[in-house]
Amino acid sequence: MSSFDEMDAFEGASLSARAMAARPQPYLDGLNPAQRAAVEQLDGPVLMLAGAGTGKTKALTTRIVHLMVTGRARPNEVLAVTFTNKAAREMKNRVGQMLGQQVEGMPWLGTFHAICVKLLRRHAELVGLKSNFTILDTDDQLRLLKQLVAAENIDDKRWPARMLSGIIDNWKNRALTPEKVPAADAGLYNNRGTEIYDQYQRRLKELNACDFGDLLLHMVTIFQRHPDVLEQYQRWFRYILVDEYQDTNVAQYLWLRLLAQGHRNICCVGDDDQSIYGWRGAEVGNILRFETDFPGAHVVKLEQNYRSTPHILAAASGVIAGNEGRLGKTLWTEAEEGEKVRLIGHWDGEEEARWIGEEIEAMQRGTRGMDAMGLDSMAILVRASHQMRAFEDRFLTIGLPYRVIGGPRFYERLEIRDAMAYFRVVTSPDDDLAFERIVNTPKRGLGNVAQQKIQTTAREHGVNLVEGARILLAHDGIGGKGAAQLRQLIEGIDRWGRRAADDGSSHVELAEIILDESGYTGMWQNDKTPEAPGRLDNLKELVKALEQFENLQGFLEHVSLIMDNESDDGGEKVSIMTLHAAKGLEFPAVFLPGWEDGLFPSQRSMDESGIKGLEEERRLAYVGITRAEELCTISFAGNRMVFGQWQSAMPSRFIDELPEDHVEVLTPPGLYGGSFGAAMPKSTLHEAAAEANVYNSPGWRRLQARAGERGISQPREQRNVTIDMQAVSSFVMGERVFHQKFGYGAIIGIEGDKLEVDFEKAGVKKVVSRFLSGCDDVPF
DNA sequence: ACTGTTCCTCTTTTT
DNA sequence: GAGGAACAGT
Repeated sequence: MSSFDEMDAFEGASLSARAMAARPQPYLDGLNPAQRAAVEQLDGPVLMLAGAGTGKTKALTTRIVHLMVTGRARPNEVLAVTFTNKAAREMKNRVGQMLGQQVEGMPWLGTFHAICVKLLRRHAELVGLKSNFTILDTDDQLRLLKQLVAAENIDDKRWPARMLSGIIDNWKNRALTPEKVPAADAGLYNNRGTEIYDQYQRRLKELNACDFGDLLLHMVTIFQRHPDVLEQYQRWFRYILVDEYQDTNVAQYLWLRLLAQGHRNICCVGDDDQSIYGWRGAEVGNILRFETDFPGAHVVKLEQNYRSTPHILAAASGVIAGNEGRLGKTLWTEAEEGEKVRLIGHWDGEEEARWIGEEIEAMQRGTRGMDAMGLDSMAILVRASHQMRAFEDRFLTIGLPYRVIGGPRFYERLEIRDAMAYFRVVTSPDDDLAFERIVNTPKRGLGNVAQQKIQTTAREHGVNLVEGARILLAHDGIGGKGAAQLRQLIEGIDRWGRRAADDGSSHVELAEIILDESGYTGMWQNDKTPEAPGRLDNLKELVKALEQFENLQGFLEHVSLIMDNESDDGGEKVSIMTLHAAKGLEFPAVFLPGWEDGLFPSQRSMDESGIKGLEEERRLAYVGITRAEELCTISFAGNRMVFGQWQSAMPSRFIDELPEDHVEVLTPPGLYGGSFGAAMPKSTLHEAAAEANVYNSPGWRRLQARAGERGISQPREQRNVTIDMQAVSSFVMGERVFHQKFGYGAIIGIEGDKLEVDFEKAGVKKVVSRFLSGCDDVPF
């Protein structure tokens, strides 16, 4: 029972909590009736349905405080789970503030993943791991799968490892171990999916590693197979709170349900209208089913919105009303009416970016009777990250400061991952993936052949790669200059390992030594490319970050779980991010560009998940609009560069769903009075483009009519589309194909590179073959 | 073994 | 258009 010792170390905290129990409860005063009900209903299952901007975090944190103040639980007996580190941090801070810093901390407040790591370290042996297992990121995961796939002589072209990784993730999200994969899934990945999944899991154990999905999967397995362990935790966690419940997947749901069995003191907070992570396994069903799962549950709806103006709320409500099977909430607010949601159409993505840039500058100065607004108050929320580029390009040219949120993360950078691979090799010698990464970085003359030899030797002796290399060296199995360098590396690893084991020495120094002696720092110093100095800076930053940790291992664990990057380099900046990244945030002014069918709602979403996909997209629209406090501007472009090709599109169907009374249509700039139309050649493609005329959407026409008639011109012709009659099509008659815009269809005619396709929905069209993809292997 | 070239896929979304 | 993988050339 030693695992509970550290829990008892928080005894001191409970004293202060008990002392507070005698005091009145001023923290309840600032709550509205619904919030208060959600806070005070402490026992039994509670579902807090919290619409956007209704003070959910406030209610949640107050509830935690209330639990402690009333003496129901000590801080370390409360399990509070979030999805992001940011949410966890915020909650921790707010609880601390409310309690006046008297509580040391809540060890079990954190993300699903962070909490599961903590638990899994204690019980790792129950799933065949050692407690110092490493956590692989998606990169390592993919490399490992590639190796397995290659070993099976599977054609990676036809059956990409990436696809397999998606399938396995999907299984793990559904808490399916290899033996539990349903027969219906047996056909996946060319009938080999389950088999390779099993191999992959075995290999992970050999590497003493697990991937992200395993953190939860292993804990569910442990709880299911070891009732005694489960019981300990059921008793220990007297109260459970879950944030963003609508985002939980099956594994998380099972994990929670197992822990909540017994006392059933579980409070789930969420909003079915904001469920936007279905693609990574989230089940809206979890929240919709709550009352069935937990009979006698109290359901509290938080509907008073403290964030947005009535126009913005009405627009958002209008859109989300298109979804079926909602739990149903009606947001209301006491705020002033404010501005209507603004809608504007543009020629192309470039112009959209230009207009938004100018608009931002105007708002910064304060125009049209509106107060000047700081750049920090504005955000651009896009559907897909590639949309960001147009804005970055534009803002760079006009010198408008911006910040991309959720962009390339610090810890995903090449040099950081290399450095960390060195640390990993030193702290956990079984980590073959890390070793592979660094054997020949910097160049040590160990190419494919040498590395292959190391692999073979290791496999023959059943040892890890470091040992394999050692054996190989001892038998002079490796020739030339590589041998000396490899020997040097192995000696280095030994030396660093000894030092890491020595508690007396500083791990920060050790990190520097490793990077130095391995020649890694030197490699970048000798590099003349323009990125090199930046990479060296990053390495320095990495070493500095180490100071906050006790040892390398602690650091590595932190890094593998920290997926959000906070690079607060100060200064007023416009934020650019995806709609997904925007969830939970709010801004006085929000721009929502790219509302075009196919982009938003995303074609892929709809193809893969049909009506469910469309509904998730609609929730995404809802999330987007509700991020705005005062001003929300939606826009779309008739033409957009995608894949380096011009494509035209219709305005998003969501635009048609905006309630007219709450929308103001702005005059698009650059309506060139049809001057482009005159010069356009007649062709099939042109006709297709005209058909897709941006201004043909019913919603657009309606809104346009209200705003008064204006000259409307035609979109530019599609450019750069060449038809190569010489090219031989790789398609065959009758083959089932997929087209970005027309969907699925069958080939009924071939003329060189030009194909005649009978589309299921769009009818017979002539299409250039590179716009088509084969689809005899539909993934799901 | 390493470097430079071409060619191919790719675009959702991320803990 | 860009980044990665496969390939060919040194």
